Amino acid sequence: MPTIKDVAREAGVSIATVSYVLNNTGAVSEATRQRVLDAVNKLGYRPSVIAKGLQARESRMFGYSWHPMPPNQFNPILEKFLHSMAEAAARHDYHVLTFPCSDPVCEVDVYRDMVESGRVDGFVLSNTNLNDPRIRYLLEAEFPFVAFGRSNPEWDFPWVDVDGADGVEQAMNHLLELGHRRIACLAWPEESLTGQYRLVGYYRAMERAGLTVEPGWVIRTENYYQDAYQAAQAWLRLPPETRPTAVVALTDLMAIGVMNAASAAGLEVGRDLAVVGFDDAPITGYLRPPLTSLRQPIAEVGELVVTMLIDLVRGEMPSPAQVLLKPRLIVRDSTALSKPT
Amino acid sequence: MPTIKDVAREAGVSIATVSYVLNNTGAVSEATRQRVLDAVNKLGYRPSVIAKGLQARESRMFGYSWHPMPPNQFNPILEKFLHSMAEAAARHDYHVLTFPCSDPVCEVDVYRDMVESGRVDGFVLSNTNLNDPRIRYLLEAEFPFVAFGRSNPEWDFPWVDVDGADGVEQAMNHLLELGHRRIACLAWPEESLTGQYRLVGYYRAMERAGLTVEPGWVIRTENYYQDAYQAAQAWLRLPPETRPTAVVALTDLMAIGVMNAASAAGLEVGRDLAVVGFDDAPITGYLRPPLTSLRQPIAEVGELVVTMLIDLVRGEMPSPAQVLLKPRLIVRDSTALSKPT
DNA sequence: GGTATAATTTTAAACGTTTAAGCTCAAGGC
DNA sequence: GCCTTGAGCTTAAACGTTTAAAATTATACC
Repeated sequence: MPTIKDVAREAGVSIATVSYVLNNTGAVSEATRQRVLDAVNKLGYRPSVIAKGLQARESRMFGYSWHPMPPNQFNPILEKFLHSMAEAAARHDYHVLTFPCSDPVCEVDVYRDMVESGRVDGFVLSNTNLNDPRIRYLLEAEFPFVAFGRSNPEWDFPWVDVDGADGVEQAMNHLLELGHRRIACLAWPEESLTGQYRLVGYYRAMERAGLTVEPGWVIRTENYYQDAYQAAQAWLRLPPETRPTAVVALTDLMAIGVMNAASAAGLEVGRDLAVVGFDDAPITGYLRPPLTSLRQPIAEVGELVVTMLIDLVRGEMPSPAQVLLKPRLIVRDSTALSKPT
Repeated sequence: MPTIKDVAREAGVSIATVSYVLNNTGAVSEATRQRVLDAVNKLGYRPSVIAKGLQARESRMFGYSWHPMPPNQFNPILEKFLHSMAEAAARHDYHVLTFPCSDPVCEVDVYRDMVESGRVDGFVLSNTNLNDPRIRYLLEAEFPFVAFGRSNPEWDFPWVDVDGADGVEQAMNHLLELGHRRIACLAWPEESLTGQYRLVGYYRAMERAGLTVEPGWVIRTENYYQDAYQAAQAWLRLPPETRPTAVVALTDLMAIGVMNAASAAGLEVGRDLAVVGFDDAPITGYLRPPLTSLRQPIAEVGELVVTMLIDLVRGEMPSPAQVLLKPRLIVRDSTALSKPT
């Protein structure tokens, strides 16, 4: 691998001149400039990003970590998110470092390691929650990061999030327009901030429609198929006058559990029971019936998060520092054909 | 951020001594050693990986790139693969850099960039094919890489692959044991090496069972739902004596297309038509009926690929340099209940 | 006590960049 | 002709490590 010294020798100039030419800094005569450029081409020289990094005290890398899904669960956003981040980063000569984080106990230690060893210049966080220890640490360390997701309101940090409340409200309005009045919601445990936001949309829509939420309509479970399946069974056991005709589930996986439970109970999903999911996983369109779901603008989130982070490492607060994007309801047969009674 | 100089000053020694202590190289008295360690702790010092990298002429990063899936297709392996790679890498103080590669035309340029700028010490390739330009370039540049997947037989390079032929053969044997005799295969275009390997398993099993492959039983399509759907329709139009009672599809997505087409035609998948997929995507267990599929040992592949790459960057050829792992057939109701007639 | 040897520590160069500061020289003004 | 100016270029230090080689100190042996 040729170094800047080789280029300098080849062009008959000092290494400083080569550097000035390559960075378009400093005054260099056109003749010298050409000689340097020719030498660069002849030798196929590329500056070492490591050496540049040492000099500039930066790594030009952003760290991103995620919790692996339990078996039999899919991560509907990872691929798109990673790809859009990597693309946006590459446009500014940054790269994305993916690091593992299996054990939540030592999670912060892993982040600290990255920070203190200078591995990365910033982080992208996802799957944030209230009192997120990573955010607490990074804020305290004053280390640049942007989160996909919100956290404690009293913490001031840059984030991008998808408006779950608005999304669920869109789904609810769609169901209400179809004539549904008894609508259930399959939610997440109270600890989940994202789950809380989404649930807000449910309550808001019900209230606006002047409907009361009957006991049992909101069931909170973990994001497991089996839990969703059982929740649906519980709804189907309700007396006809309070039995839901539609369900909004906070994930596609949970929606699938509901669909399968309903089918197994002899109902025709889409006609007898409307179901809405969340995430619009690639699979949703191929389910029977195809599942209405809320699509998050993941590519946009990835792009935004990275451009904001680039602002941040340059020392400027991104503006706006908090961005709330709207999901889009993709209507399919799991709701479109429903006829509530 | 404290540097080695700060530690040296704090401990009252030279920076060389600090380095010797930290790397357990060179002879240092126990007393000095303790003083250095105390200083390290007191200051919270962590060596800069960039500076180390410059000195050692290495980045301790491995590059990995993948082609994003078209919309409505899922990548069943990315998450696990990335995670197992990152874990294995981290155990040896390496990290995984994910970089984007949207445009296949300039794909090699992106790899070359990474190589020449010293961004990475090696690559993990996936989705390899015959005459893969990346492999051609990396071999010529003598740059370390390990592939998940095979390529031209005359190219000698380290790879790990999942034995698709064996996998399909497992599926076929399972179907044959159930009594199926008219078995179709939904394959990939001829250009796909992986597709070819998998198809070999089909022909091998048919031959071993003494069955002739009727015209029309093997259909090659791209990995699209719609193509699979239409292929299934074509099979169902065949006269009863050659109409397949079972289908092996080369991906879960294609299997889903077949299942849905069969259902739409009034058949009960699992009873009237057995279907097998490939990849065992997380969704398979939740389909109706749950889909029998071939599970690739992705975590093992990721781990292996990285440990082999680490051997390689150390200058040793990994041994063995080519590893063929067997997939595992996960039997579910899409075949288990079939009663061929 | 002096010397050879071993143990410990330091010095200094190197890795490949950037960049502040200094040097050289031609041009222009007086 | 001398001084100033500025363009063009070089020198050298710095970034934070590692490590060969030199220097120092301690130990052992006679």
